[in-house]
Amino acid sequence: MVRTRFAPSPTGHLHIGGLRTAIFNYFFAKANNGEFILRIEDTDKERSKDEYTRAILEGLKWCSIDWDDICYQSKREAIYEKYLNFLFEKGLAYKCYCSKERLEKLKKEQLEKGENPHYDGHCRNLKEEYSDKPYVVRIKLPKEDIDFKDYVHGDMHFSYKEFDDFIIRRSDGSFMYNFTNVVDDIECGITHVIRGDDHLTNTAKQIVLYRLFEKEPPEYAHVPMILGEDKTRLSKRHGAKSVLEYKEFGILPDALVNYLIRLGWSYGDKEIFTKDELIKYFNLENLNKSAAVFNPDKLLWVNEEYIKSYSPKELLKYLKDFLDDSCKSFSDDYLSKAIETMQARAKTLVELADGMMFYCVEPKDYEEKGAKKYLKESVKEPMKFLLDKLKEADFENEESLKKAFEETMEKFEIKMVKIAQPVRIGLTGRSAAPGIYEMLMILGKDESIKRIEKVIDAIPFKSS
RNA sequence: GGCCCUAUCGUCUAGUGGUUAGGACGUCGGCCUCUCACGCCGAAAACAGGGGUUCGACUCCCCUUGGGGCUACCA
Repeated sequence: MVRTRFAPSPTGHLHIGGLRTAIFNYFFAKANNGEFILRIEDTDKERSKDEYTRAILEGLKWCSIDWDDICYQSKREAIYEKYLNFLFEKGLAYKCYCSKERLEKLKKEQLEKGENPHYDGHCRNLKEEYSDKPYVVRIKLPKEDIDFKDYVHGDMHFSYKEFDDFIIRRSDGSFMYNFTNVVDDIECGITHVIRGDDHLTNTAKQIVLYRLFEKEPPEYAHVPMILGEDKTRLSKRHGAKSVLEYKEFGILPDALVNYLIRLGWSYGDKEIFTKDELIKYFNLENLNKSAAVFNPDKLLWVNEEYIKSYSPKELLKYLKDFLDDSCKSFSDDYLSKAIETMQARAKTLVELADGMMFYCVEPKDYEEKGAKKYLKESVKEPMKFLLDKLKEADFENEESLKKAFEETMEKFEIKMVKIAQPVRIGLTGRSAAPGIYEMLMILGKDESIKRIEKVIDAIPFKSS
């Protein structure tokens, strides 16, 4: 069975790059009827924090990336100990008592000679043990080149000369990334490792460990990284962002997932995927090889597509966090109708919530520019006439409302825009809003009449 | 410095020896129209450069250049 994992270290919030890796692993597992494991790699006691672990879990949950199992490396010391003993017994690892000072000096000397800095094996064949001296554990690097196959990059080859007897356990007794990573992947039965291609060199080191453990390595897919607009590695200075910031910004989780999976992966010309489609179509073969630039504009477009495609009821669930308190007293049915008129007019939930505010609370003031342009003396009489007609109209019936407007236009020989805009400003305070009839029908007769009377009083508009 | 990865419109990408190099975002026009959007139609926009291989290269190979990564008692 296919088993994948996402293995973040809780040294920061879940960011876009991490989420994408999780998404790839999740959909690959689901596409193959497999399992997706979450592993918190918290072996770096200095930098790991519980709050980051919580944020990572929250981010994944928000995106509905559910894990079949979760484990924490900090609770698995005994297992690592077991694997370490195996290495000692086989004579494949050794204690190194070299001081940091000696190591630094060594590195400096090697650099000066134009050599690549490598540990010189000083303690490799040490006979005696010092119980009072701190030590790290190093592996004995075999003199064999390292080959592996990668789903996206093809055949990979590294010379053993590129590596040295690297450390697997620190002097404080904790274990290092490459070691725990391999042990856990073996223990969890991970079949496919999908991760950023910044790990390509680590993979070579990890393959060495698999050999020492006499285990078969999993299959690998090293996905290209995400870059910022200046084509450097995506980081905080590119304006973003932990995944949860996108939530606050009004991005729908499905939209974010959809956008991210298309960054480095494609399925012909298809842009929008449902979750079911992703489970059906996602594969490793269509992964791209080169790094991709993160494009906020396209994310916004995808989000817009999702907003348009959701039913108002679905959207309302996500929208509740963004709606003003004044909307709370309205029924879901009322709000749903309001949402429907705004769906094609918002790129984010923030915009959507803002744009439909007027359905819940009457405008405090009128947008200056629009009011100046449309609330002119010349429309005062037509507006009064329209108001009278609307008082007699049936607000449940669009045709009836239409008739009121048409009669007004006819009588005064004016165009629709001349009366529609003043009404729109009266209803919403703005010159850009949904269609007149739909707004009138949703607001209802009493509320509409009240707002129109108020705007007629404001004609001609005088800026304050 | 060493090693590794990588290179199609501004961006995301399709393309696997013979295509008018396709789609999407964005941009710019137009249509629709009560405003703003949506929608629809259209336009500009790319194979980094140089060598090979081949009857024929965006597609295969090499070099250059550009970009990225790794080179920790971080992950």
